[in-house]
Amino acid sequence: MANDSSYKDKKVITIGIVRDLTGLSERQIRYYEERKLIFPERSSGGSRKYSFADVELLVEIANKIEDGVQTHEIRKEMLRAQKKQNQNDVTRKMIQGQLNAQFGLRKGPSS
Amino acid sequence: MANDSSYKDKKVITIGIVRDLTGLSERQIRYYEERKLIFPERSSGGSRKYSFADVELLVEIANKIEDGVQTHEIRKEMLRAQKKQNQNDVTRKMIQGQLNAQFGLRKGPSS
DNA sequence: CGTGTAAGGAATTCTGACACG
DNA sequence: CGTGTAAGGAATTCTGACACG
Repeated sequence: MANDSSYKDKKVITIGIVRDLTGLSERQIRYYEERKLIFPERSSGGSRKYSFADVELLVEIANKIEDGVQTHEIRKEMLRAQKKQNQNDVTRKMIQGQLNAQFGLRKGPSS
Repeated sequence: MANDSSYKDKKVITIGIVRDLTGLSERQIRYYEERKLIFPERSSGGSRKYSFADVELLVEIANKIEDGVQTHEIRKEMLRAQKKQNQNDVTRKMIQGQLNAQFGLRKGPSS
């Protein structure tokens, strides 16, 4: 396994707690979602659920906005970073595939 | 620093999400608190807030109850484990203190 | 003992909109 | 553009109690 799916990325924090954790207003938090900067999940009843990673991202977003960066710019930055990450993933997988093809490899734990 | 205070122990999960995460009923979750097995924090408005560690503990508690162990027994087990842990901590600190007294030690980062 | 449930109230969250600028 | 706010409604949570066993 790569990284434990662990706690950081589980969406379990409601907006009120995110407010307390970040110091942002609920209005701000919802607005950043509207601008496609953050993507909470929803409970069955419709309440937003955030992860710790989301909480940290929200703080970064708020800092940039304080610095005068517009949400649209922030979004473009994020998309670029995302794209770069995806490309890295693809590259890594491709190289791994080549290695497997050349040398063969165990799939499960060596039994 | 010892261990990052990290995500596992931060009390940020409301009872409804704990219910979804554990499969337990809210009644059960509150009852285990009444029996002193679990200690959520409270939001300013009075809502319970749990950590991931709490969620895992709740599952363990529920398993023991399913096995016929009574809450009072579970509590005693937990207190014993707690006591042992405290003793380990004290011992470790005492030894560390002796080492410091004997050999002296830097307090901050070596500047 | 451990859990379900109905009861009434309070706190939480949601959406769409108006406001300022 | 980013944020505050009042509005009305729905979902969430809380406590104390009765019930079963």
